[in-house]
Amino acid sequence: MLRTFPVVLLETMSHYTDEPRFTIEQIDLLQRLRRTGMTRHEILHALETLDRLDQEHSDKFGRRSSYGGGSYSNSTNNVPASSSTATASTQTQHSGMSPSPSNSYDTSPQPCTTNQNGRESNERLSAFNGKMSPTRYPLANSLAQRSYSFEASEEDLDIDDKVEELMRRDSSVIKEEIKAFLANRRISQAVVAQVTGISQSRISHWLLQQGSDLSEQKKRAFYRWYQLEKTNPGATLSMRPAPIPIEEPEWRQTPPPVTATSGTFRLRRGSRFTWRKECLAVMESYFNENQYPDEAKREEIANACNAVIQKPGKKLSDLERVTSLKVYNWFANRRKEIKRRANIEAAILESHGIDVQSPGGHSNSDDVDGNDYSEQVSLVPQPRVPKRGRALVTHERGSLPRANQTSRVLVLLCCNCNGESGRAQLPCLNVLSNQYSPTRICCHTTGHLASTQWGGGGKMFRGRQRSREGRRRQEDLLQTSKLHHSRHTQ
Amino acid sequence: MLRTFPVVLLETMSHYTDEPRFTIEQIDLLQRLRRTGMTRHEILHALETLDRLDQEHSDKFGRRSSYGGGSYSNSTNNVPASSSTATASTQTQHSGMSPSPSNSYDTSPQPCTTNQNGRESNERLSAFNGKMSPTRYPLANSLAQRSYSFEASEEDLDIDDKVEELMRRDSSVIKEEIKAFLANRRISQAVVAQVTGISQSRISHWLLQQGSDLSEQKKRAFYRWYQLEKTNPGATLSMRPAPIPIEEPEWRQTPPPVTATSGTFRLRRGSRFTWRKECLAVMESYFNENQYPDEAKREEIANACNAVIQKPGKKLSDLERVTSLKVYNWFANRRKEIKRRANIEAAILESHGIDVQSPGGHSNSDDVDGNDYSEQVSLVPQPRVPKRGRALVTHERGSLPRANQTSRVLVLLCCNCNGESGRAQLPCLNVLSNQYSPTRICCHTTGHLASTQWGGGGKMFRGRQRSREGRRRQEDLLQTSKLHHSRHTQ
DNA sequence: CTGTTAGGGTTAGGGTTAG
DNA sequence: TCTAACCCTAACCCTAACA
Repeated sequence: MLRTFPVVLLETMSHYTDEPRFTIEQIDLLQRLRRTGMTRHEILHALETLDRLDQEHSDKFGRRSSYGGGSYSNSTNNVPASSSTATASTQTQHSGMSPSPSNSYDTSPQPCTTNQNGRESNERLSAFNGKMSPTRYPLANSLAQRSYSFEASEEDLDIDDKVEELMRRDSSVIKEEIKAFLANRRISQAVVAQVTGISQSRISHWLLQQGSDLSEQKKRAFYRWYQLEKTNPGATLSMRPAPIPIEEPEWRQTPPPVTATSGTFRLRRGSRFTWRKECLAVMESYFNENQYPDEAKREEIANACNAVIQKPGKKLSDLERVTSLKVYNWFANRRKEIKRRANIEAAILESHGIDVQSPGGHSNSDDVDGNDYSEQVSLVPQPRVPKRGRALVTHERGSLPRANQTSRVLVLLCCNCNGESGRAQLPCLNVLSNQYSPTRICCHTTGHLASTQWGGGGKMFRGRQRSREGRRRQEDLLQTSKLHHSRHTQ
Repeated sequence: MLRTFPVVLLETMSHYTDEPRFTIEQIDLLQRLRRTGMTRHEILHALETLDRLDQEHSDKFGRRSSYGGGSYSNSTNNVPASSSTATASTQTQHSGMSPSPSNSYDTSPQPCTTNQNGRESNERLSAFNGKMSPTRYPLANSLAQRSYSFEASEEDLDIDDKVEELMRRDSSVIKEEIKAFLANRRISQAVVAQVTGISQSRISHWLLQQGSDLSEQKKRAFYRWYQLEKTNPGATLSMRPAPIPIEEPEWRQTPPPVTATSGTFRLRRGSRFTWRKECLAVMESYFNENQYPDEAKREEIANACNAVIQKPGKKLSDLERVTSLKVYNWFANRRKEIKRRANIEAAILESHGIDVQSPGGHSNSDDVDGNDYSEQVSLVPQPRVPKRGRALVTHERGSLPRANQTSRVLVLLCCNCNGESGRAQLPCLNVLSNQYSPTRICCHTTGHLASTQWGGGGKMFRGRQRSREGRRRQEDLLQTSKLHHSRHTQ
């Protein structure tokens, strides 16, 4: 069915062939279509009929009206237009499905009530979208297309107008607007990138107001996407990463069955890989040598590990086999771990008035506002790492430690918690002993994951705002945090 | 063969009969023994010879004579001792038997150079010890045994003396010492519990200086274990976690101490929260719906629970109040519980030749080389699910009948361990009565407890793991990081 | 601009501690 | 003994900085 729709388009758009991409509009339409409750079969049938009719009438009316004239599926494509209406009809259907509507943990809408409509349907459709995903915005063709095959519908017109309007406005303002939009709606740049065809990297760069502006074409595409998404929430984002929708409930329900069947294995919810000590030894040595192995090196390491654990007769199973990706993850986690520990330690020392000079300095000053911290934060590359392979030296690229406010916060925590006695610090240490940075700790201790940036409930701050807000937040949460620790049981 | 060893002991320890338990270590050793390729017959023969030699030598060499001196009438089991001494003589015999004597990674002595003396012999004997050391402390029998069959070796004497000395010292100090010891050596209480026969819970309690002191007997057993382990690293714990030995110089070295040494501290003081039936019912229903509620959902659940237990006039105390964090923990623990049970069940079925697909999927790695289990393990994916009807009947709390499951497991382990008698199963039961999943059990039995939280590494069952390599990223609709796919050199 | 990837975050599996 | 609460960490996600 995925293809059926394009077919319609292709008839008139030959150039579309080589790039089976779909525009956001298309996706949007398809989504709504489905939302109406039509089955694939029905849709197909409808399309065929449509197609036929189209040929017959194409000369007469180019309009969709003719489409609609087909009079099949009642609710269907008045599509672009009323997302609200379309959904409304289906809303009821789902509402009853489960006592608790959106429980698929991540799809679940955040407290934020934005776009309530369409939300649910997304869940159901996600699978569908997943397949569709080659949903890139055919930048090059977008312009041509629209002025071309489609008659502008009311909405289309609106969007176009709006896009143009945006184009005329001050982009810096719009950027902020968009940033806020993305943040509120929790739309990742990556998703936008996929949909618009602009690289995430570029988007990020642009939104940050840095460097050159986007090309007109790209900007238009972006704005267009923005408008569409704003007008029709969820239309273009059916493929958000998180949506572990559908079979969610089942899959783990009965531990075993699923696994085999549905290769669908989302997230890390399966069994977990565990490093063998032999491998760890190998990796450790490599790590000492260089904390930032490139792909080739990782591959080498992976092979080394496999060689070690390889048993004569047997072959390593996929699960056992060490891959470069695993190696990559390990190194990344390892670096973080080290850094974390270093920060903790530094924090402790500081809390005792011992000023820790952090070697690697840097400070990417990512705190927007206050720099109260920035200075001290100066980062602490790993005080302890040094002796080993002298790791930091190696980084080729952006090796400098970034946001280090962490350590600062830690101090804060310690101080607040209690402070002085050797013992007293422990609680803090414990709190910090996991990977969570202070921010997270707060989240964790308070609402537990409550504020996870993407998955959880609360909204988070992204990018730069995070630092400021985050900090304040931390303090607040700190209170509860303490509570939690000192007597979570009362 | 499993029985052979016990037999040796039984000869002299009649009262031992009723408690034919085996320590994990024993099991481990036995397993390894088998792995070396020795046949049961060979092993038996070797043991006999050993036994004979032992007797011969014991008379000649006065080392133990002291033992025989009858000065130990008081307490003790020479059991542990025996292993070390006896070995000496037989060393040669076994030396050739297994290619790699003590290298079974966990027995391998850590860098820790403590107790240099006795090291030599230990090293030479390690292999033997490794195998023999059924160093469990037959608590109940300790007294009698000791004065009885084996002659005490020098070491034994030392140990006894030391134990007595410890008994005289301030226990609180010793506790700290032991805590540090455990932390540094990363020996989990669970292991100690297994080896000493004292429950982990009791150990924990005692180490925390809480409540009453240990009974003299237990304390002695504990001290004795402590001494032995200190003197002869690995002697009692062939399953130490991380091989963090050598090159673990800095980073791991230090960090842990901070947290560990200073005492793993958790301010988990106060009375413990207990779920009310009503709440459990509520949660259960939510759980059936979705095992992974997000924060919002958890909050909802928490509220639902509170609503249920809320009493008209009163307000819920902090202790009573259900929070999303509590809900979170419950769900997490619940999932694990289910998985554990599923694994157990699978293990049982397997032990009966019923091929089962690993439920939750165990982790990859397993023990070093052992494949003892792997045999039973099949790689064939198969929706296990032994008719859920049987066990999964919903219970109040743990929907899965615990006892039932457990007892079944016994079968499995017992097959491997030794056997038949009802009593014989106990060890297994113990192992399983924990939250440990079969995986963990394997670790125990194979001797690597390596994956304990301390070390990080970890080995588990290696059995059938479903290959879901591909699934990993396939879900990744966005593929934001081509990182894993593309190969960029440098 | 785009492709990588460092480093901040997070989730959830495996395991442990302690009330 | 049972299990709530917590730790550790593999595998991801995300943004942004580099090349």
